[in-house]
Amino acid sequence: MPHDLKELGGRKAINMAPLSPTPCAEISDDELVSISVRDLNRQLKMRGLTRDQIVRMKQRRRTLKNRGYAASCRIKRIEQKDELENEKSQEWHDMELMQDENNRIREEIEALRSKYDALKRFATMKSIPLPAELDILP
Amino acid sequence: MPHDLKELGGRKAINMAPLSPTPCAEISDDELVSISVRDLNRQLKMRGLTRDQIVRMKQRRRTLKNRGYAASCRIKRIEQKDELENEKSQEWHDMELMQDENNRIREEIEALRSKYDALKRFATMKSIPLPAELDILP
DNA sequence: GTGATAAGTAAGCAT
DNA sequence: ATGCTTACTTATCAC
Repeated sequence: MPHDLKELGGRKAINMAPLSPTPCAEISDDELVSISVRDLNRQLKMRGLTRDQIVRMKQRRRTLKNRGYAASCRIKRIEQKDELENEKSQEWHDMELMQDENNRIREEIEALRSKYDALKRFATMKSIPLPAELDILP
Repeated sequence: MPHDLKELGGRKAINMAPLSPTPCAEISDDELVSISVRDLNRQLKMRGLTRDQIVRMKQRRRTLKNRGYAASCRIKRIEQKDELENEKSQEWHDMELMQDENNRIREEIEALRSKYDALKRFATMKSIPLPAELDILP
């Protein structure tokens, strides 16, 4: 574990230098990923790129896209994990509330029971016969 | 989403072909990762490898090690996720049990309360004065 | 082609 | 040197 608060491990975004050192002299990574296929093809025709250069350009685009997909995939994973953890602590909290209420009710029933008992003892003392359906209580 | 049960996406373990096509004519990937540094150095001296070959061999070893580390890192992540999910469903189950008990107790208290009520009505009907401390109940 | 994901590679940090 | 974690790359699968 890290002994201070620096973010630990992990490759820094250092290979983020443009995918091609010579971005075909014109198109930046940002442009290349955001441009539409139609516009890209138009641009490629405009400049006179060889078939090979076109193939490589398409591949570069794909790779850049993939870089983004990978990033969102990682973010998604982290979010799902956070979500799980939040749900867990929420349930833990609910559980505690319910436990408290449970105890409260338990005390209430105990108080009621002892009062009922006292009432019955009172009846017995005064020799008052209780109707059978009222003369219960475990 | 996959429309059948094939495992989805993902690179197959297909680049698992030996890291070097010519494993220096002798050492397999499996050997190279498991052997100790001492033994490896011994082996490298034994055969007469150039400094450059040695550096590459060391790098190959590091890469193979990294492959393993990455794998265990993924496994660990999956296990932690499973653990979270299991804890969550366990808590959900416990919650349900507690909810049930809560309802049970609530019914019990209601029964007791109505019985106490009946007892008091009985007393009133018979014109029996109750001691103040027993003449309660909301 | 686009998006997502698993496995693999490399960088950086901690021990 | 070893182990872990992250960003990146690639292969593959679904749509």
